[in-house]
Amino acid sequence: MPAKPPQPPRPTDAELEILTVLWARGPATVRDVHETICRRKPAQYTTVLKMLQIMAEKGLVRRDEKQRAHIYQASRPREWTQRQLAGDLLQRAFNGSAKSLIVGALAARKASKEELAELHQLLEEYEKGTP
Amino acid sequence: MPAKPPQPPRPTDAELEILTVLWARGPATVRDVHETICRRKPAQYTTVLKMLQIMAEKGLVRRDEKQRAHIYQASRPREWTQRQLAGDLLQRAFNGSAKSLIVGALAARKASKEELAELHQLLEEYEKGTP
DNA sequence: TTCTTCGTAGTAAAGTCTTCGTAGATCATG
DNA sequence: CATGATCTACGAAGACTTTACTACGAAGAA
Repeated sequence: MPAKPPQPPRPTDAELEILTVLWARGPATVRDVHETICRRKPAQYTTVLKMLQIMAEKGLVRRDEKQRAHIYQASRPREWTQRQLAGDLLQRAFNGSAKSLIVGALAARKASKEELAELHQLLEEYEKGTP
Repeated sequence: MPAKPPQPPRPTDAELEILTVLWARGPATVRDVHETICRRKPAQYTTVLKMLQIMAEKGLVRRDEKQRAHIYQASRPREWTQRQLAGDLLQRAFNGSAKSLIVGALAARKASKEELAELHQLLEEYEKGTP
């Protein structure tokens, strides 16, 4: 068995779904995660358990075994993983052009007026910070 | 064999690499694609061939068999697929928040001053178009 | 024509991803 | 204690992904 990688690999689809739950709920047991997942789609308890075990091996989650029901939590904060995923897609599909990615994102889901305003402000801060 | 899906599925990593070549080169033979791929990493000719065959089945590329060396081309324009990918990631990892995705993208790869200015302008057009 | 080169197709091996069933340990309760 | 509930670990099936070898036909050269 290889040691846990310091840089956990890109999460797969199912893994990302579980990470989403952990980010929203904070540290949680298998049962907690399972119940949350089940509200959106049918899934067996042991399936979630197995995923969490695999994710622990990969280093995507950390697990506290002090209790009988182990407590899992994402090993990286949401923002960190989101940055990885955005950067990965940027590299693989957008040839590194952040502009293209943003165009794609805005085209995929029309942003509201408020969201656009937020983005506008965000950009201005970036422009100030990058002289 | 199922018919070609009208909505081709999300391309995998290797598929996306090939699509990138086709987008850049336009319609191309297996040999063309193979040579381009080979400049960046070792790969067998028949591996590229097989990928293109699979991608044709999935509907990711179209193939013209009139010549002996078949001609392949992406079945969807780059922008369309990029929009799909951005939307998919937006949904799966960013809870639909375009802002978060953009923050992630900008954090992943610092944009140049020029790029930021372009984005700024782009946003203003969006804001005009979304009253 | 014969031999070599170039092309596609088919097969399959190895790896990963996802799902779930079963077994065994632990805990709570009558 | 006995029984049922709860939890983890293990194993494995099935699908998908990636890679590459082999076979065989078509085109071109000697």
